[in-house]
Amino acid sequence: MGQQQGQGLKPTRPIAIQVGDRYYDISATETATEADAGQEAVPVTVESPQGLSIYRHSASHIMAHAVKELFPDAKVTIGPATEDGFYYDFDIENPFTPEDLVKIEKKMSQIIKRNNKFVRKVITKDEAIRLFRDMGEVYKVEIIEDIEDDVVSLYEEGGFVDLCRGPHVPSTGVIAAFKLLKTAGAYWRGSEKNKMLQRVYGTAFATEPQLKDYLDFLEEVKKRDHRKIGKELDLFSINEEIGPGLILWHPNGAIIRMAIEDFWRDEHIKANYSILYTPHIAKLNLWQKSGHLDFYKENMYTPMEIEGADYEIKPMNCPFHLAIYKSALRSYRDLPIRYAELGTVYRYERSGVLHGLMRVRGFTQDDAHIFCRIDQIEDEILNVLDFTLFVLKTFGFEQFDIYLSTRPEKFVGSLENWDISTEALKKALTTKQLNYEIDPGEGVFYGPKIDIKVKDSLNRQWQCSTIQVDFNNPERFDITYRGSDDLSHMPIMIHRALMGSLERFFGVLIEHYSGAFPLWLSPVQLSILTISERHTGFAQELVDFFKRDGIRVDADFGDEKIGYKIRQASMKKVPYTVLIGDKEAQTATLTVRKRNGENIVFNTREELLDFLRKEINNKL
RNA sequence: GCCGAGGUAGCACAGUGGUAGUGCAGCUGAUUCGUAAUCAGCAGGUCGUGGGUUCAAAUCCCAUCCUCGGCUCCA
Repeated sequence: MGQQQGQGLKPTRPIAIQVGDRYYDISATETATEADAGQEAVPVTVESPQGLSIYRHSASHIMAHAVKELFPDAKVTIGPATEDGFYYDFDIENPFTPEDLVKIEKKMSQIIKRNNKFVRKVITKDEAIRLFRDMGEVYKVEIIEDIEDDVVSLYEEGGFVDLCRGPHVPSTGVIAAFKLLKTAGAYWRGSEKNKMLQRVYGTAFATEPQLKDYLDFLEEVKKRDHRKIGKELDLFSINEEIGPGLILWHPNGAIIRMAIEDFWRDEHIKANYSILYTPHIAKLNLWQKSGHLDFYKENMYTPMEIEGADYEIKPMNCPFHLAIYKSALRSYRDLPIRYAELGTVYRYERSGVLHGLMRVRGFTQDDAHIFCRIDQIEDEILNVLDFTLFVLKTFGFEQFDIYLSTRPEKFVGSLENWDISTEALKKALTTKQLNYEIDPGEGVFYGPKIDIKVKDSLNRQWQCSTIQVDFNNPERFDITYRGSDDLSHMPIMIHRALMGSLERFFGVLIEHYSGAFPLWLSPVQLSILTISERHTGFAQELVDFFKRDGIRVDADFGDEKIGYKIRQASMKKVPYTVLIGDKEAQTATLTVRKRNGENIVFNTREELLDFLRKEINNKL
């Protein structure tokens, strides 16, 4: 439950000011004018993203204050605003319990009621170090020591002093709606080498209804959890005896996977890819050659010995595709060569990070490697982009966030090639009129890449597709083609995955559709239900009719009432249900109940079949 | 891996030292019914696993496996 407190605030009331691209306390006009002489101070309200972030940061201070009042031994560390709330990390002997969370929340409400003013103070570094050392706040001392300025700022509110850059809302009473969400362990400065701190997550909004909307959203996320729906619809399971992070695809999940794979294969063949199959293990030396043993070792399993040679279960498909490329002499006329494989790979993921279908240890990539000349790279990228968006749109994703990652500090390949291919990626994105963000220096060491994240029906981002240029593997495997000049040249290699991993993509689909898959993916497409026993014969005839044409039909001729059968079909999220009673047996007319309860009438069974076929073929 | 919370029937959960329970699902029988749950009966569990404490352990202790929330947001 959200806490009701404080005086609240009018949405239009400023909580801070902005001068240029800097933010200041509302009270600190002098500071602002000093630093940014001549520029106008613009009021910032909680309506703006920056305003909300300031507001939440203030809430995190109030939380730290509450914790210090309740647990004087706790040492404070950092407490930033996050994308959808805030957190604060504490070094404390006993981790917080859920009851502690309630206590902290109550204490925060009291502090908010007190409406203490946030007061900014600037002191020298030395003074600050002394101050926090005397308070026993060793983490703050450590932070101050790393600060380069000679002076640091403090914020005080009702006797609670914290090192903070600010700005803050004018007073604690401004916080109108907040809620503490969960506790978690978190390493000091995010490093496992450091001490484990106790983190408290919370969120704050300008108004109670906004907070409620957010909490409702969290509920909806829970309802759509692919692990929950996966169980309800009997799609997949993970079995302790088999191993964590290893997916068992049940019949219902497998049928969906087959539909996805069939679509994938058909479209790849249309797009001039060659489909490959490669083994699941290979000699360890292969991974030495590919460099995976050097830079990917922590994700690889320990090798197994077969007749004196070490073999390794594959974490990647590329070396196999390279081997197939190398199996013959290639001419410039052969390029581009496009190899695609639904390749199952196994990667070690630490037990704590495994998560349903989203983070697993064995998964199937919809992998492809394109070998081309440098002058073909732009066209290829263009094709891949088109192809990717087509595939993603087919699965009902309409919105994408695209990121271009450029050359990192450590890299292989020539500067020239980096420049040409980075430009090619950019140009392809521009040609397609796609908005993208540049992640400078975030490319993989072997080449620049484009990542495409889809937005699902809850507006959450999921990384699926990736398109990566690779200068490393062609060199390591010494692949070549014979040019028109009769000389040997090295082709460029492009890795790409559209869905990423089938497991993960399936998980995203489950949550995106909330288990109500479109017809072409639904495990059961048509459910035929009888009103009473005497309709069984006619109903069976219909079942056979639709099955003959490849429709996935489910029948319930049991002696339950029709309401019960409809409920069963509804809960399984079957797209279409046909009820068979006297009316149908006599007139040939079929009334079809859609998932949303609407009815559609068909004059003949052929008409219904035609309707279903169309919807399946159009993948709607 | 680390911190915390969990693991009880196919599923969802209750049970904190004294004979393992509820609902749904399953099975059997009755019912033959028109748009989200018909009624009754029956069956189902070495309480994650291994060890320990105790007259007695789902319950307390230790170990271990698995699941869940986090561990990138830097005053």
